[in-house]
Amino acid sequence: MTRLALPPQATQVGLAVDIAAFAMHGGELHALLVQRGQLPHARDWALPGGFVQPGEELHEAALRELRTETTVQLEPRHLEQFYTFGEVGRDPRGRIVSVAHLAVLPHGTVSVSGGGHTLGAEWLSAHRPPRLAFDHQAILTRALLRLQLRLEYANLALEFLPDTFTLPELQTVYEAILDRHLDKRNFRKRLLAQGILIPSGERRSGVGRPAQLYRRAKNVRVAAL
Amino acid sequence: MTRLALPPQATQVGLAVDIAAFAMHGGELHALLVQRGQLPHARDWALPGGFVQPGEELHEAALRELRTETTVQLEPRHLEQFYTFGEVGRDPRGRIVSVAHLAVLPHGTVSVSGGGHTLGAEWLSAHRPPRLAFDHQAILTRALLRLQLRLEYANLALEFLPDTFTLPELQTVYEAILDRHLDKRNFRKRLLAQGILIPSGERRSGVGRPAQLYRRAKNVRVAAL
DNA sequence: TGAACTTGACGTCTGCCGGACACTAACCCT
DNA sequence: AGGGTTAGTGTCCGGCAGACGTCAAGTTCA
Repeated sequence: MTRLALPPQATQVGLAVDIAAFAMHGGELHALLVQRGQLPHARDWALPGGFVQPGEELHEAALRELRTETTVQLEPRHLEQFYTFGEVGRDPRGRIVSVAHLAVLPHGTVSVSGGGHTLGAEWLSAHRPPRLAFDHQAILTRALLRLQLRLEYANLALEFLPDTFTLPELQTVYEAILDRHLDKRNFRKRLLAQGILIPSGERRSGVGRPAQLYRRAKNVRVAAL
Repeated sequence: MTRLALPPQATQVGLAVDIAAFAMHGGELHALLVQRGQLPHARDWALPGGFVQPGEELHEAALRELRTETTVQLEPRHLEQFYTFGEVGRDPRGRIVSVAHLAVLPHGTVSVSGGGHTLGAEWLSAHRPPRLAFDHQAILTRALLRLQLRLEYANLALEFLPDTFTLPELQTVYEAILDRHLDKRNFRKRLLAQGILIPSGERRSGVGRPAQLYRRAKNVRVAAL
């Protein structure tokens, strides 16, 4: 295929990705936020993100930004584009279109620190975040909506947990994401009826009766849109 | 807010919109396709679309392209961004990122003709389209999926019909979009139970028993994602 | 060592919703 | 008047979600 020139009417814009990355810590849903080190919005909290480089795929850019802006050790268990924010005035530097991504990081992704141009990175409450730069509050809100949709639909909750987990732990993930309480018995019924969880040995959690450990069945895959 | 320069690492890419526009004709779901008049893919069928202009919002660009590439007289009844296609090799002219939109055009949007750089525009089968340029087949497939989702979820089916319509007509819309047959009695039960349809006078359709005409209730709004 | 505490595991009933299924009603045409 | 065509209607059944309280199996601490 011959390489053709871009036609003159092809508007050039800045292309960026932003990532709403979620993880569970202490029974709460957290989002990964960075503190900006540059203008505009210096010292404000923001979603990690940045410009796509030439020849770089969108999801690659998202992964790279995650790794350089924040020091996360683990690969995301799920990464999905969910909306594109392109409003004219959304960034004071000019026309910048951002393809927003939703990422799920597995359990154990604890220590993060700022890298690149950021002052720092932290896991902060996903449902009640601090004031965010640009239109990042809107992005985060939409990411949460999408996460909640995916939860019921595909089985994203499992991606938040280690390979083996207990049912009460799984329920905590659901409750943290949906931000409401669920009935214990109905939850077990529903989840076990799906037949994607297989039991193994036992385990004791500090106090109380030990819970059965489960592992996800091999064949289970996350459904696309 | 001071206007700041784009940082040097801000990759410039071509920003485009493509539109998968749907309408019903003769009980079949059709998509609006244009025949390209320029390289690449000259004379091939493609989705209407083009470059976003400076200072133009994404949805405005989608509307403009619909109007200039094809001569549709009516405003879309629904317009929604649903996915962004940015794969590096998707366009031989260079890095072009396209924000794909789903549009629903109302009944009566019949005559279309090519405008701008296109040789022509036609309504063609949405489920079995001809071979399409670029990655437009993938875009169309995803648009159909989204349309099917929205159908059950919001009430997009009503947007395909004139203000007043019969239940069998509405059922045809559902069947055309889902590409499968539905049971008459269950369909009526479901739809009427939602309480968003209000009856009015009668009507005779060429042959057979006349059907009740309905109108949508005032307060009904289409839900967002 | 045993009593108190903590947390896990379990089943029934009820209402709603979706799917299968066949006949009568109203109008047109000839 | 009769045949053709399409609109309109109700029941039964199975599955799913939600409400609800008690017993079981450990740990902790006096």
